[in-house]
Amino acid sequence: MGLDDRKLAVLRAIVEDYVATQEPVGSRALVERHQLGVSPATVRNDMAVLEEEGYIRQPHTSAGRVPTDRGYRLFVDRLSKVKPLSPAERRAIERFLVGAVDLDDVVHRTVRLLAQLTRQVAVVQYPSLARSSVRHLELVPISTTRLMLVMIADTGRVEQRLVEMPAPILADDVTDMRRLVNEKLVGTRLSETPPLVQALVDEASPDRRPAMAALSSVLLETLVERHEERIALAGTANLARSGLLDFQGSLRPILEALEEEVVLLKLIGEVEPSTMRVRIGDENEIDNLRAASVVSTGYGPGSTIVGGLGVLGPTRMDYPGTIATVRAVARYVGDLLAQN
Amino acid sequence: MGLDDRKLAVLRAIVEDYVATQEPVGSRALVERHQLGVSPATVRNDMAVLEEEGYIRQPHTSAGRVPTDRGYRLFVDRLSKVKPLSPAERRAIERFLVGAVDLDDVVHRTVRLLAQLTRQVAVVQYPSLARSSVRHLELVPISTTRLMLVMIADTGRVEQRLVEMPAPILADDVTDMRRLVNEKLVGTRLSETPPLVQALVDEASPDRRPAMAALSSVLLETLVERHEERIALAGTANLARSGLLDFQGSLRPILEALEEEVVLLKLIGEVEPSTMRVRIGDENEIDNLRAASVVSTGYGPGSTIVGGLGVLGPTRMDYPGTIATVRAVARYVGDLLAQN
DNA sequence: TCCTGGCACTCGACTGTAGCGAGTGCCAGT
DNA sequence: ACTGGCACTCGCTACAGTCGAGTGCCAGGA
Repeated sequence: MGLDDRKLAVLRAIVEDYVATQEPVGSRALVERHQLGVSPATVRNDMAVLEEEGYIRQPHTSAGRVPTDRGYRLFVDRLSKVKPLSPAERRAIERFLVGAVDLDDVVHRTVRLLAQLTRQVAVVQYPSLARSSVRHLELVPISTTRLMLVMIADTGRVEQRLVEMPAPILADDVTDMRRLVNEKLVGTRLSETPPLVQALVDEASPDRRPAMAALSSVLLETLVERHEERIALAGTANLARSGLLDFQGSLRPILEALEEEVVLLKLIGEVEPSTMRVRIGDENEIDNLRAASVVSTGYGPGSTIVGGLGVLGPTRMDYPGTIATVRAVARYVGDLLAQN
Repeated sequence: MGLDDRKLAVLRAIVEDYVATQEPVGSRALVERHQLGVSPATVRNDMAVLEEEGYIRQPHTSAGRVPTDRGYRLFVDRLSKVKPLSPAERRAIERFLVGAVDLDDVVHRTVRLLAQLTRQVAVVQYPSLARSSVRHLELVPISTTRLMLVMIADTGRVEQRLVEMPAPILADDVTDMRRLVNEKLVGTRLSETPPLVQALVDEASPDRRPAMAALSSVLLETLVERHEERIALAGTANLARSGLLDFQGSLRPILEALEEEVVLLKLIGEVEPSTMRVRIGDENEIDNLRAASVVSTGYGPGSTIVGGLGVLGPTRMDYPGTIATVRAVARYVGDLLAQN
């Protein structure tokens, strides 16, 4: 239970060395590389305690020690200071994000930037519709019985859906419906729209009601209920970088998990007031990712949060550096969104 | 040079066995599993010839034979019949694609379907803008100096771009411009628009010209010139399936290549009149993919082609089955698009 | 009480040797 | 032109031996 300062220092040293070298670290190497001021034998005693407490373990009897998930957890909670970004990194961020013209563009650039800076897999969620409000709704006739509904959100997101009309519809009717939905819905948060949409149907004149009902059901079902979240992913090649030593030999489960949008959303989408979220190995709810760690946070203009972003890598990752990078990128993106 | 029928049969047997077992195949095993009607010794002589001609090779001196890229090439060109799809596969295709509501939806379902059926990496290009024509253009005011341009193509693709206005603009002006661009551009192929767009600017009244110029430059630059192609990808987890025996040990180069949209476009985007394209190992122009094979084809409503789709896998793949699946899926998708 | 040097021990990694077996190339015979 | 036989090659596996990094423990000293 009692972990004195030196034992903590030993744990920190083990984590740092292991992250750097990727090899089990022994007592001799430890005292050589760090100024611990004690002999290897002493370190060994400390290690024995740390192992008993579950912070480190031995791959085999006569090998060095390796941090456990619990060890990493202690490390990030109490032993690491957030590393300030290097000027080069700051410049890279600015260079990358300046010149983005489009929301799509911003998201794409961000995800590639994150992957490149952290050398890991990066995930960026598009601004969540549930957290957006309506800026404009457009109805475009495609044929006599088909409309295209285009929704532009204040976050810059644009979504389009086909709406099948129950009966042929006139240009005037379209104009009218366009005016109505815009009057009622522009400015409202998407999560608050359902009653308003219902009211639109109820108030429509009887001959327009079927058309309005079709429109509203598309609005409700596809935009509000299963609020279509979108996700961008980059850097999967980084998984294969450090050989197969991490991820216990097989990339398959990881790649499988990354193909499921639902999983990705779970990873970075559950945005909480907390600023930064680190899930280490077993702490991940998804089985396939029990050999990986995820660092994620929310982003948005000002202090509001409209979506999540983060990176995924081996449990053996540079937590301080990764956390710093993720935080910095999230801030830059937030600022960028605020400019609109 | 002279490859008589039996030698070809031997090559076919080698390819089939190697694809099935993933192990070098020897002369004894070959006569046992296939009815060749000759002795192992005879087969050995044939193998020696095939090896001399570069169709097969020995991993090491006393191992069985493995097909070379050239051997696979001969196999697909002259030795394989396209395998008819199983009813189960046909059903899977229908089940998967029925119920797609959206172009996005169609593309997503298609790429997942392809990945699942072939158990390889699937790539689907969105209908190319260059091959689309304009169905409708919409201008939506975002602020006094910003418009959003939404273009709907006949293929169902929807693209939006922000347009910065050089000066504040009135609602009437927007209405006017919307009418003008629609009058002139609807129905034209995107590749033919540049002169028409230029004409729009020239013919605009002097006070409207700056605004029209801004609009037209966005149209030309982002939609026509660098005709934004979009790509969907699925099944990367399949790369890690058969261990690391394929792809000579490292997935990294493959994953890297798959992250580059440009590369993906090269893979499946160069649509030719030819119906089906198979590139085997070295035949790939991209270095990172010299250990992989790509099977691709074009798709579109009726006999026109609007985009490409295909799969990527190890050179050791089931070519007849893969080709059949890719072709069938492409046809289904084409039919689906034709219904709009 | 805590730290240290010393020592015996463990065990993985590496090396070298030997036997096995799948597979080949070649050749003489039919 | 095909076949059976035979010597040969060479990767794979098992086994034994050595090396060395690393540990746990203990007795002695601050």
